[in-house]
Amino acid sequence: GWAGEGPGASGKNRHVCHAAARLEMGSLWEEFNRLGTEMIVTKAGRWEPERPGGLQRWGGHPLPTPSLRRRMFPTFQVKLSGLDPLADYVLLMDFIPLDDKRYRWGWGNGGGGPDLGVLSPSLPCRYAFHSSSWLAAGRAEPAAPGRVHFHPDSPAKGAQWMRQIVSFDKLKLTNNLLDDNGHIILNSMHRYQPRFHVVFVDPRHDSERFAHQNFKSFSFPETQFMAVTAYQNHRITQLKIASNPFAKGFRDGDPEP
Amino acid sequence: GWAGEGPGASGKNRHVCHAAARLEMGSLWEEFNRLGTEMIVTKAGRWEPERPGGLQRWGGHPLPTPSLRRRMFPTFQVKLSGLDPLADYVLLMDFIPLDDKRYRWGWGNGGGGPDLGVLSPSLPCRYAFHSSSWLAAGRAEPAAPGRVHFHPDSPAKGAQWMRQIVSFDKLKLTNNLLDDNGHIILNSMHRYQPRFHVVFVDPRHDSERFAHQNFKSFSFPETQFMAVTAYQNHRITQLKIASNPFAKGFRDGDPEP
DNA sequence: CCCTTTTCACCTAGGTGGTAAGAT
DNA sequence: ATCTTACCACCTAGGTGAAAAGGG
Repeated sequence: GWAGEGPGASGKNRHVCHAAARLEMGSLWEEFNRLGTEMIVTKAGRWEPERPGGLQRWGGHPLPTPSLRRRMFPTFQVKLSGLDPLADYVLLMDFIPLDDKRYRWGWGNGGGGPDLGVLSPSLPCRYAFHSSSWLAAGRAEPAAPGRVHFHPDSPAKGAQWMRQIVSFDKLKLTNNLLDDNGHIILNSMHRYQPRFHVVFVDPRHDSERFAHQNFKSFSFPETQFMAVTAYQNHRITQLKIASNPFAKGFRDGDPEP
Repeated sequence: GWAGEGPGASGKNRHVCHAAARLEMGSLWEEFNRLGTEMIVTKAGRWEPERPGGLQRWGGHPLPTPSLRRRMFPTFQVKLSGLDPLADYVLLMDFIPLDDKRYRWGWGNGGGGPDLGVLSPSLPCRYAFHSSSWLAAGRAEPAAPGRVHFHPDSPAKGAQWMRQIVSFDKLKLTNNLLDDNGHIILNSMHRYQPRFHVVFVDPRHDSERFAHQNFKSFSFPETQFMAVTAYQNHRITQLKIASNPFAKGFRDGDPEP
């Protein structure tokens, strides 16, 4: 549903104070969230394929460093309303740690010693599969550089943003702290909350003075996830295979189309 | 090389008067031009594939009407210089008829009557293959609606445009007069000259008054072509197959990589 | 007859999780 | 023992000309 109000809309510029965002594919997000959403993060770029004659550009663009870094699935996409059709806006996303813990997936006690892992109070015990579950396993790694992802159509008029669903399908995740492709850097085995920001492009000369009034932020709790380098919860794997068209090769039968 | 000056740079706004454009892949364009470049134009959209559950959007964007309409090959791409790095520019292309004739590909005289076809004076006789060649065959069809193609990154700063090669690889050609996808409409069997325009986005309130000063146009003669629905000159077909990566499936041996 | 449209196999390009090997 | 990486088969998505079919 429509949701996500930032910390009080008071004092906001009139160009953003009525902005609203509805999360798309909400039921799919909730289905994942009930199991404990996991998102793959990877480090390596795609192995540079053999280029005839050492060709490094094609179609006029430098060949993008082919990247195996992963998209999010489900894709974060919203339907916007309440923008000024004629004003310019920038849309962007960032990711904030949900807590200061790192996690592990297991049985709680791997061997002889006392069980140091505990289910985080913020993690419902349903985030489990058979006898395995997510267990807190110490303090979080130092936060990775807090990158943001600008929607590639930014800036654009409010009318353009409201015309159709806005999709962040170009957003990619990595665990490479030295990533130089502008991707979002996350720590594996840590939990994150995606955030979405609508920023009014203020044409006033001293617009910096009003920066705090010119944006509005949205947070959808059902989109929180655990960053992993390989899926841990087998139910998550199966739901990804069932719902992501690119994973169709791993489907067995012909259930719900 | 650097080329294409419009009709006199005098009276141009200082933001465009020093603009210069170098055609990329010039030797490939010239190789095609020596044979008489042909570009495919098509009418139909791609047959709408079966969508599970009637899905009409994916990744948040409405599924683009899948289109079989064809790109240009070679791709029109230029390297820009002389722009104001901090000013905004719009880049666009259009296509102007090279003459008022329609053409046919053949032997000049198909049967008993007198040969009405003549090689156009503007068509070098080398635009021929074996005994076939391009022959003028009457007056041109009424010109199709004169559409323009805006580079999708428009508008952007001069610095952005000059940073790397600007490619019009998204540009598509059609012979469908009723096309509603914004593609470039051309008449088959007619000759065209692509034009490239750099437009300074004038921030002045009464910028319309200066519209004629705020753009600069470039025309590269080696990019002229005949619009066709199927290739006529077999040498053109072979050069397309040899140089377009998407046609690799039709290559025979392993010549010049 | 000449031109156009449709359909097809074969590519490029790149997004999936599986799997086995590697790292700590 | 647990987490990470590299490589793979198998998909989606769509850009090619060939060849056959259609149309005036």
